Amino acid sequence: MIRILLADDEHLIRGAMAALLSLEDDLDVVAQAATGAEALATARAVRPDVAVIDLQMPDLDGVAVAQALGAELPECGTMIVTSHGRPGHLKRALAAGVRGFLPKTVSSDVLATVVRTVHTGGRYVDPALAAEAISAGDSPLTPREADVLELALEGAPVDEIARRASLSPGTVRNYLSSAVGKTGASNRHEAARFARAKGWI
Amino acid sequence: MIRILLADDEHLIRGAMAALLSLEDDLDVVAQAATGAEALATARAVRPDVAVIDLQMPDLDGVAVAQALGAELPECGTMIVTSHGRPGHLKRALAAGVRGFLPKTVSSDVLATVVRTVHTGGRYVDPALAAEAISAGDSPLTPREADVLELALEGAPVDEIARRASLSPGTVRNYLSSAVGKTGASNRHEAARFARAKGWI
DNA sequence: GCACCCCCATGACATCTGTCATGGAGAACT
DNA sequence: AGTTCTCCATGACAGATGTCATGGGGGTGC
Repeated sequence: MIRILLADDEHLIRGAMAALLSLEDDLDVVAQAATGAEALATARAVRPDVAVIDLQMPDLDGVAVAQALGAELPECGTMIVTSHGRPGHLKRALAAGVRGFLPKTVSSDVLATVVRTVHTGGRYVDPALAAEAISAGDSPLTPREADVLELALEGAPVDEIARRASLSPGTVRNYLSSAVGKTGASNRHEAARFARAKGWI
Repeated sequence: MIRILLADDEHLIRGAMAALLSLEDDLDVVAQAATGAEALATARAVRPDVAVIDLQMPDLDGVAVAQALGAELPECGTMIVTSHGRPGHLKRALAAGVRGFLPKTVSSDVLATVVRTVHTGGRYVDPALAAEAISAGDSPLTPREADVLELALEGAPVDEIARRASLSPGTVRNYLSSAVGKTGASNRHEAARFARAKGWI
């Protein structure tokens, strides 16, 4: 019997997934959590075999939870399910030791199968998401460029970005300019959106 | 027996919701759809009593489907479930004749209850979302300002917005400036983000 | 009719941004 | 030791943007 921890902030979905997984004879949902912190605390208490974690949650996101889980409970396989699969998430997740990565568009059969795969030490990444991640390529941005672009995402003016990044406004403009060139965008906002879509920031 | 049409692009969630709803004796999920267009086509064929529709779907969004459904099948109650409830959506949905509006964070009990409420002609809006919508207030933007701001959302330069809106660049800048003033933002990108958060665009 | 709004436009001005040239400090590699 | 890269910074300039004044056309309400 595979003991599963389910973490998702959407009650409806979490309950529903639990119902589906429990239909399988060899799967048992032993705990549920609605936030990242709750998921961690619960995992420490029940020590599940597999943790199925939603990517976006109120406090810690799925990747952060996976990271902590990998350090504390190495015997627990971690997999992530998500609604909006952006390429960068997949990369970060794999780096955090996640062994399964699925969009919520898959059927419950696939979900159950992947739970089993992860439990036996295997890996599974949704083919479509993998293809996207590959086509997105590696980030051409330097770390600072990425930092600055991330701050630019919210539409802040240069001066504020400079303050927040502890840089001079001139330097910020240089990085932004460079990032705009690398992304082929026509201004920093477009560049920021592009980089976000690619998962670079 | 209440006959339900379920539309959601996420297989996992749709299947799971179907499973949950089917546990209720008086509810019967008679059809499912993965896109807005499919939902409409299916609704025409099976004529359900209640349509439970996800807000964000690949083609038509939930509100568009609800609108069409209200016109074609007035006897069919429409309700919307959503992951990210932005205030504007709720307003648009109610205007489109939707009688139930829920976040996916509710429990399955509530979902079932609301399905019954909608079926008997009642209305139900999640209290938290309603409060948000009220606190967001009405849009202070004129229709054109909203149009222009929406185009600005993607970070396009003024000239492109002008082309897309068939306005002169000067006029676009005036609207943008006015919108920036009304939102209290320090530039149009911030204004656009703000307006989007409030559901004004 | 008149006041009041929204729509659309133009011109002028100050400021903000994007781009480029330049340069120094420090790390990594040959 | 030299090359090359990133990181940080400054200055200068063109072009984009934000702001304001101004004005005509059209609709609504009193």
